[in-house]
Amino acid sequence: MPEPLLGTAEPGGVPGAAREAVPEEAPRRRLTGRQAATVGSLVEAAVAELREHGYDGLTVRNVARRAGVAPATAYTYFGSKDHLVTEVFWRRLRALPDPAPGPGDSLAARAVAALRDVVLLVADEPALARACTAAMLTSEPDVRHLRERIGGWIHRRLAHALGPAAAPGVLGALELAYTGAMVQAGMGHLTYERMADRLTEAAELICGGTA
Amino acid sequence: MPEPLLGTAEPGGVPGAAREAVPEEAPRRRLTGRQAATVGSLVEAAVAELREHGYDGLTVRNVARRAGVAPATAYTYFGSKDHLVTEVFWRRLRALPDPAPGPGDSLAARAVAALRDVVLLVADEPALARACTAAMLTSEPDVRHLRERIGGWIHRRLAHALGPAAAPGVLGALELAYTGAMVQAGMGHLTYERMADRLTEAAELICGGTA
DNA sequence: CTACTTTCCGGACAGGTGTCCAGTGAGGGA
DNA sequence: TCCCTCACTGGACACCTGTCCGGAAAGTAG
Repeated sequence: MPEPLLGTAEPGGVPGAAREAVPEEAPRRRLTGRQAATVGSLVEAAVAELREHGYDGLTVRNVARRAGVAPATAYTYFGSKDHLVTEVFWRRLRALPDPAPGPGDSLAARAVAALRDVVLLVADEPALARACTAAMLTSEPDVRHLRERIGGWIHRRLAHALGPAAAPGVLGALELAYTGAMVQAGMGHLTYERMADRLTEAAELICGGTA
Repeated sequence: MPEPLLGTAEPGGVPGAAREAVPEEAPRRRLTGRQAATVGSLVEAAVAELREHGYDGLTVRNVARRAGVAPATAYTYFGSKDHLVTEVFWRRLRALPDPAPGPGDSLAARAVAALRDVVLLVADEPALARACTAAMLTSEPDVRHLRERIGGWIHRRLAHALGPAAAPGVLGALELAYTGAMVQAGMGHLTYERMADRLTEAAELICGGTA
């Protein structure tokens, strides 16, 4: 895997520095306009393909064809099929607004506000949601890296919602419940809506004693 | 997929009833002695292969070779690689003893007793554990079916441990936390031991208000 | 307009997956 | 004893994955 160049663009990507003697941890240069357009069309095509054929039916080659791009080009930016669909999820996450402030809310209410949107983010597109869940659980390094970003993002979102006063165990417990909810929903036992309710209930139990 | 004959033998498989108009849901006849030996050796070989090469390095053909069996034979019993390694986990689960009674214990203590063993079941073989986690999250019908069995098994174990008096939401929340713990541990953020501690903490929070 | 770099193409490649099927051989029943 | 069933064989198949590489094409100078 020759370091898929997709650093999920973010300020701070060293432009020309940090060369040499560091085979791993790629330079992660930013994407030029054309490159960004290419990965954008790849992501869009992946979403379309996912809607039509689901995760198992998705093929990197088909996504590339749909995006009007050669397969090898797709593999330039995404190290694997799973990396591609994880990126779909990650982009949706980042588009999510911050949880409503609600300063007077209880701890549980704040936790719910932070988590519920995330679960419902893809609720109306189960095929897409299940695909993302499946892809995110892979062991490829690219996916792993993105997953850690996502995990960190959620951790910060939750921590920020709870405020500094919350007991540390509460945060961990909520993250456990959140992960469980996403995975169980991805497996189709319950709809995402019902799972969001269940997660809400769990959050209230977890925060209950600490009010 | 021509119905892998592995019904994970269990009494109660309707013998001749419920026929017709149901192409799915195979007859699920039991395995003969020789068949059982074959699948047994396949499972053993899978474990060995998993220990040596991990999930990604495991090949159905290699497992078959190791078990002294033709690849096609392996596919007769297991519809996929993931089905095979999920079966590994399922067999270990079933070998687990019932949680210690402890009649005077708190709700949280009983929940922990029921869940902790399950998390620690494969704790000393991380490669194996991660493989099982990865395999179980697949969408193949065979895996799905086995997964539902496993989910039901855990549900009953938990429900039995908590007793009939426990609030229904508590059970759901614990299941969420358990799933989250297994998945997160499978991803290697924390060791299984530490994750078991975290799950314990979550269980106490969840049961705390309901004591 | 030319030279050079970066991006992308297209196609071949080595593996793995799951499927299929004609055929072999050992065990059980008549 | 013969035969027949059924588990298993072995190898070919279609398809997908991720990798590699020579060369076309698009941009950016000079």
